[in-house]
Amino acid sequence: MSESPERPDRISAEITGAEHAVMEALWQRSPLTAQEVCEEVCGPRGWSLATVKTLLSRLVAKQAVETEPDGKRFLYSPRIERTAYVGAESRRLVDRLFGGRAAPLFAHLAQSEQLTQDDIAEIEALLKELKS
Amino acid sequence: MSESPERPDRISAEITGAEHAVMEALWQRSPLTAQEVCEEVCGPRGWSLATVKTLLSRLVAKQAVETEPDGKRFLYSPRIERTAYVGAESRRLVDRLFGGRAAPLFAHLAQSEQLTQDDIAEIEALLKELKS
DNA sequence: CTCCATCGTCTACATGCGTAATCGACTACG
DNA sequence: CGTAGTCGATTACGCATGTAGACGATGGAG
Repeated sequence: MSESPERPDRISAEITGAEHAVMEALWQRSPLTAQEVCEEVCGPRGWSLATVKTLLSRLVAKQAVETEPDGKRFLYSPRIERTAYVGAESRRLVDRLFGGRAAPLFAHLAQSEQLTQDDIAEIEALLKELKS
Repeated sequence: MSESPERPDRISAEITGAEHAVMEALWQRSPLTAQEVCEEVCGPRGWSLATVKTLLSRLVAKQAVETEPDGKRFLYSPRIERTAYVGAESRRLVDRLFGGRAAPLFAHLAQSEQLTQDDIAEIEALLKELKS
């Protein structure tokens, strides 16, 4: 993939923990109404619809979510890709804690026994790809 | 007054961004006085000594830092290990963004070109160790 | 013994975040 | 048409965070 002429996937502000839950719902399926987002997240997090509306507003303000009118209400869609968000967050962690090097992160995960056999196999396969 | 001995390897509360900078200074060298911590971090972050004092107090309250009297002042030392902190933070990221699986994180780092040849070699070596 | 430089603590205050009630606009039903 | 329900917007409020000044204790210089 090369650079597109236009990329709306720029994260203008931090997405907080609560907001992230909303983003996950939208990344899973979109566009959604506020009501539908609530159906996804209100239960697990014990939120009210009002809370979801607030979070959606803030995400729109942060340009992380865009709206599309649908009669009297809005349909919400992510404006940044999950991949971009995940990449930025990962990079932040690696920068902050591992001096920007990924290998130490990996070493850490390995040593803290957070890697399953499946993980290891998967990573091996990825390494093979990277080397070719 | 007599407090029971507590486990120093448990993070009781979240360490925030600003606090983290202070922790890094203490992980690098300790014990340090507030003044010395300030010499390490005030410049880069544009803080005043008062700010460092506040952060140290909050870290003490969070039991992330311990004090040792030295005349009229205190010497501050980390009460949690960097390794533990880094592990917890890494786990949080992996849980939040990758469903608790480390392999996808790795795949992401690989795909976003954040892995250097050195990283790859290092990780290969680690994998060999894990498999043996 | 006095005074001053420092020390940690207390207090402060703006902003951000989590959570939510309320309000004014609008639609759909009767 | 009017009324009830629903929508987004506005407002609220307590706690966390980033940043720092003010204050009282105190140890060391003279």
